[in-house]
Amino acid sequence: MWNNDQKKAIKHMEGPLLIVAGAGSGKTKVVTNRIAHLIDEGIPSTDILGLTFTNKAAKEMRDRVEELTKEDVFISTFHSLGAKILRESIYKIEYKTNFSIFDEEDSLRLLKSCFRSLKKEEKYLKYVKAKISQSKNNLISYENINKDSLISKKDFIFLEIYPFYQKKLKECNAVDFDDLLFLTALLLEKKELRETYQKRWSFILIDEYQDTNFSQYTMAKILSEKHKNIFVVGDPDQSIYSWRGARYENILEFDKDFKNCSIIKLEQNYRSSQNILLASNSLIEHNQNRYKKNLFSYLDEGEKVKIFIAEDEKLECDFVIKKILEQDKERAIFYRTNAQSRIFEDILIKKKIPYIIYGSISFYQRKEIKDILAFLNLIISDDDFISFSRTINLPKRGIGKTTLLKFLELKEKNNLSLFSLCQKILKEKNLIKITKKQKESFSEYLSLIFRLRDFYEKNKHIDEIILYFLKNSDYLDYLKEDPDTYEERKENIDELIKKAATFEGDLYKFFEEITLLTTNEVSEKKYSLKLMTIHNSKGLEFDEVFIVGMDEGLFPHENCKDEIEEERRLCYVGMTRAKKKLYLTCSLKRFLHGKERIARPSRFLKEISKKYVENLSEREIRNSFYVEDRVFHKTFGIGVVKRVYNTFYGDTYDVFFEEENQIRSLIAKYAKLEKY
DNA sequence: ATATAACGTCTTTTT
DNA sequence: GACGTTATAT
Ligand SMILES: Nc1ncnc2c1ncn2[C@@H]1O[C@H](COP(=O)(O)OP(=O)(O)OP(=O)(O)O)[C@@H](O)[C@H]1O
Repeated sequence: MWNNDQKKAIKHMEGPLLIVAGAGSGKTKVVTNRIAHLIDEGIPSTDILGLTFTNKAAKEMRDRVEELTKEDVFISTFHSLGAKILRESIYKIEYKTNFSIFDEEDSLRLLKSCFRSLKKEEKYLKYVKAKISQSKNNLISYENINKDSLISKKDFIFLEIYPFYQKKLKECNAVDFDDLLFLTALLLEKKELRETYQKRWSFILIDEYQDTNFSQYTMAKILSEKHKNIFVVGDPDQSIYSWRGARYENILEFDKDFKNCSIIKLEQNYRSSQNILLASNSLIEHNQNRYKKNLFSYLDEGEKVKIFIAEDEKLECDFVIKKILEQDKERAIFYRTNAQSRIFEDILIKKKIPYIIYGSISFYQRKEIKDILAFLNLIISDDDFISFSRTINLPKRGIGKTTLLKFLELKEKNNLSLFSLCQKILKEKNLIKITKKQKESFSEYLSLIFRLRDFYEKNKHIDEIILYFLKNSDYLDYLKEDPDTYEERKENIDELIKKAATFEGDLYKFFEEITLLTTNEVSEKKYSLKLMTIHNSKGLEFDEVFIVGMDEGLFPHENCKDEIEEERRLCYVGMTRAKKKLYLTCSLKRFLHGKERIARPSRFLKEISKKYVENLSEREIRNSFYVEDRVFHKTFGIGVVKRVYNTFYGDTYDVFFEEENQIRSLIAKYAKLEKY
């Protein structure tokens, strides 16, 4: 059943191998089976390292390998691998090995407090955050920044904040997501460690290689430098993470890094019907910057790709739901942005159709969960300002921004740990200006933390610590203040307790797992309908796929105008997930910033070759104006489109201008008409 | 100095 | 339509 190229890849033993292959050609399947083959050939499973980009992909591969071989192979994300290496060796760069991992929210809070401490304008927060992340992804530490190119005001702020932020992270005994790669790569550059880890895994396999960024690339390169048994698979057309530093060039330059590598191409698609595959190919061919591929399928022709142009969002949604109700199948709805899931959720709940959402806010990012974890974190950490500032005012104790800032300044001056300072404040009088009430509740808070610590000394069962916390604090009462959400939050807390009760490992491990695990497999039951962003759909496949919200401006997204090819790749990824049926929908009106606005079909709909498409709506697939659209022209004023037709010059409109009371013919390319 | 209510603002995508 | 910021009351 394998084709020859697949066979060659699976049987490959030593030396570097690159597989470049299109969607649905069996890349992931080949990686999995090659691992099984290595084990069959007598390679110890502990010598093998498999790397993926999402926890879900890692778990899936682990499960499939276990099915095939009954062995437990270390398959993880780059980030989890980083966490593992850092736990063992981070002390070499003066961190403690029991560090905690800050998620996106925590690091943003910390960065914000850095801005406040250094009195910087917070409007640059986002810029600096991106800049720090970018630097770490490119393995540039704050000592090594090339200052010459940084001349703007926001860059000066970045220059000041980056080292400060890094120092504060260390003070909190924490690393952020980017550090998991950045610090790991730095560690691996140290000779003695490098040699240790190079011996640890003698066969390395990487899936979705087109999405490696520089730090991941460096990790992979160093780890396999000695034995050169590196096996990577990827598809440049599916590179969709350039915004977080991914370079698909890594795949094209693989043969430079690993001389004499073997290269295998897989060109047969085993997933999609002819129509779906050819439609997808016809779209991706619009990318200029790309190597041509010859991807084919022997599967049935199947149905044409269905395009539906709805008059408004509600009708778009109704269309999808109606199709879903027709029969029970393995289905998914994809969208460009998380916010788009809302309308669908509303209807699905109303119609009692079971569904599951991937991504967006994961279980562990919910407020109530993070609050409790922050309290627990204070048991084992003495200087985590983020957990402290998160919990100090829960429930409200009248300690806000200003007091916290003063607190921080005092801490800086006295060079004390957080809790030493707390005790000092309670003992000595006029250290800090606080009211009697504030002081009382502050003391209450501290005593809660110390009681938790005492309890932890005697009892390390995480579920029991949480129960003890709930019993001894007013946290639940605080949640009851919002009765609408209380029930749900309480249920989530119960879920957390359940998780804690069955968890094997200490509190540190518990935190690590929870921070790195963004998806909660808790609810992974047999839901046939799945909702997710297209980014989240990578690597998956479904019988029927709906890609919704295909409006110009939403997909391709307004903010990605200069990354149009990546948007197109994203669309390609989404389309190629479908096995049997593919629906692409858009709406002519869309709610944006609280107002309903006119929207137009995405250019991608137009770019797909008509041969493979069936339009289910009355409307033509056009991403310009329709008859009766109101438009604005800067000389002629406001008008109404009366006729749309094609001339030698392309799309042409007859527009009736109110002011002049006459019709003018305008050529789309030249007349700069705007929607009005 | 904090808590709350009203106001204005701008939305990508993830580990 | 969520979010953060600012004005106002406490
Ligand atoms: N030789 C084969 N015979 C039959 N089915 C196959 C064969 N190879 C792969 N497949 C099937 O094709 C589908 C796609 O495989 P897989 O997910 O591994 O592809 P992929 O290249 O990783 O896809 P993508 O890059 O689009 O995520 C799977 O359902 C797989 O079982």
